[in-house]
Amino acid sequence: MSEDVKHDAPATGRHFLKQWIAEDVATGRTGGTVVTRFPPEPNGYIHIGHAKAVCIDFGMAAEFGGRCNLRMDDTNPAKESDEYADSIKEDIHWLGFDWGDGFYNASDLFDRMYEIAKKLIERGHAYVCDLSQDEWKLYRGIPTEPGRESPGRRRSAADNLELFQRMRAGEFKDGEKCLRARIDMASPNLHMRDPVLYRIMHVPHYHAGDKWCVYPMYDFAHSIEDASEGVTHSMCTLEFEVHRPLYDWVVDRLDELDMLVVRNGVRIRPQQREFARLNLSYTVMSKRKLLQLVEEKRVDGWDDPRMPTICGLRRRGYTPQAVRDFCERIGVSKFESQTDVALLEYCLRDDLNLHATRRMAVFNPLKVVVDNYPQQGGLSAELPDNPTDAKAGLRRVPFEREIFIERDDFMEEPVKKFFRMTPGAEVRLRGACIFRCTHAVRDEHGEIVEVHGTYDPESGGGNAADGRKIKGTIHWVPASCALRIEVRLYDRLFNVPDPLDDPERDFVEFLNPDSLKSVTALGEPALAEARPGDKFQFERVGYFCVDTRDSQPGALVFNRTVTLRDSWARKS
RNA sequence: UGCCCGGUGGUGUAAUGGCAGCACAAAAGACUUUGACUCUUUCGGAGGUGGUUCGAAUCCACCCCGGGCAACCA
Repeated sequence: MSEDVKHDAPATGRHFLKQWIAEDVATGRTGGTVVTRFPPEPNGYIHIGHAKAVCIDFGMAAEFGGRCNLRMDDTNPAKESDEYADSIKEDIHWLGFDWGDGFYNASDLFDRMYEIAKKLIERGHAYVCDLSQDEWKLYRGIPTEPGRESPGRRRSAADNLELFQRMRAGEFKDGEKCLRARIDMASPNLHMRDPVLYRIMHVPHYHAGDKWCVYPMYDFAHSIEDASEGVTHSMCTLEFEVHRPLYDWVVDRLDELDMLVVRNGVRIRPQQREFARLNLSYTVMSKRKLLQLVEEKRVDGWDDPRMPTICGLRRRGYTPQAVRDFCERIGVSKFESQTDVALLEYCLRDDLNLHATRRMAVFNPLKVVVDNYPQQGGLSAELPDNPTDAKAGLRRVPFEREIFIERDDFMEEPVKKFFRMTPGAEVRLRGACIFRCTHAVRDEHGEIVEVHGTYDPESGGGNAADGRKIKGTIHWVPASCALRIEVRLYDRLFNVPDPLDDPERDFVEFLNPDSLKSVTALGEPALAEARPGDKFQFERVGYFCVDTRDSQPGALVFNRTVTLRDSWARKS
C-alpha cells in the first residue's frame, strides 16, 4: 500500500521492533503468521500520535506478511461512545490501512473474561477485595515499602467466587468491592501488588448494552484480547512498560487454563514491547488536553484545522501519503523525543507539490493599470494545472487592462535584490506578458492606490521576442472577473515549541492568538469550479484546500494547509 | 529517596566491537515563466569518569541528566 510514498530517504535501519519480530519469525514463535493489533479506546478522536502507532502496527504486519486487527478497547463505558468508534475507523481508512475482517470489540469478550476471572478465583489467583479505594491505597504501600494484605486475600475460593457472582449480579454499589489478582504485595513494581481485575460500575455500555455492572480493567482485559485474537506482537507506548510483567502474568494464567490460540501447532503467547510516543513541536498530543481545547471552545471542534487530530489534519488539507511518509521518517525508538513540526510540513509539501492543482490568488490586492493595453485585448495566459504532472491539463486566465497583483510584489523604492515590480524595471506577469511599471498613484494620505505601466505586445505568454531574460515573475488576477474567496490562514496552534514545558503555567496560556486569520482574497476565475476537499497550490503563496464544512458554491472557503517555503521572506 | 526505561549534530534517527552516516532545520551558491521544485556545497554530534580490548557510540562499573510507575483510566 505504500508504493506511492517516496522512499528517497535512506531506509531507516532495522529498528528494535523489526528486529524483535524478525527474530520471532525466524524461531517459529508466530505459528506462521505475524499478528498485530491497533487497540484504541473509543473515548476521543485519534491524532497524529496515534497515526504513528497505526503505521507501526499495520506496517509491521504488512512487512512480515501478517495481519493487523483493529480492536476497540472499550472496557470503560463511562467514557466511550459509538461516535468515537466510528471516527476512529474512518480515520484509519483515510490513512490508507485496512483491517479486513479483523475488527474486534473488547466488549465482545466480556463473557469470556468473566469466565476466566471465575477460574482464576477457583485456582486461588484472584480474590474479592472489600477495601474502599482509600483503604486499598493505604494497603498498597509505597514504592520503598511493601504493602499489606487485603482481608479478602485469605478468604476461601468458594467464598470469593460467590462474592464475585454477587458483584456481577448487581448486589453491590460502585466501588464497594472489586476483584483483585493475587500476586505479590511486596513487589517493587506497584502494578504487581494485587492489581484490580474487575470493578463495579453501574453504567450501561455503548456496545454491550446494560448486560454488565462489572467491567474488566485494562491489564486483565488487554492480555485476554491479544491472546484471543492470536496476536503475536503487541506494541504500545512506553508508559505500559511497567505493566509488562502483569501482561505476562495474565498470559501465563491463560496458558495454564489452556486458553491460548494454537496456530500450526504453536501455542501463541502474545508479547508486548513498547516504543516512544510521538511528540510534535507547537502542539499538544494528549487526548485529555485536546478534549479541553474542544470543550472550552478554544478551537472549533475536533476537526478544527489547527488540531493535530486526523480529522483536523484532513480538513486542513493534509494527505494520507504525507502523514505516512512522516511516520516513516521519524523512525521508532525508546527515546522520548520531540519531533520538529517542520519535518511534517516538509512531507506535506513534498506530496502536495506533486499533486496539487496550480491556481493564482491575490491576498492583498494592488491595482495595476496596463496603459497601452487595448480595452478588448484578447490576451490570456495559458498555464499548466500542474507543471510536475505531464498528464495535467491547462487553464486559461484572461488578461485585462486592469489586474490585481500582490501589494508585497511592488516596491516604489526597491531594496537590493528585489526582483519584482518596481518603477522602470521589467517584470513578468505569470503566463501573460512582460510589463514595465512607469509610476505609482497615491491618494491624499500618501497610500499607493494603483500602479501604471505598459506591457510588451511582443511578449505574449511571457517570453520576450528578442530573448531577453526577465528575472522576476509575479502572479496576478484579472480585475473584472476575479473571484472573491474567503481564505482561512491557519498557523501553529501554540507559540512555543512545548506548551507543557512550563509547570508554572497552564498550556492554554501559550495558545497562539494568531493561529487563525480569515481574509478575503481574489482568485482566478477557474477556481469557481473548486469542490470541497480539492487541493490547490496558489502559486508563490502556499497550499490551500476547499473547506469541507463551510464552503458553498459561489461562496468558497479555503483553508491554508501550509505555506510555500519562502527564502525571500526568511532573508528579509 | 523503590523499581523500570532512556541519553549520538539545533531536531529526528543509523551503525549491533572496526572510517560516526542519513533526513529535517539552518547557511551559501546554481537553475528557474512559482524567490517554489530540483541540484551543489557548508555548518554542526557520542552526558561524565574510569575500565575491558589491537580497536568502544557499541561491552563493564560508578556517577550525572531526562522520563515513567504509586486511577477500581487506557
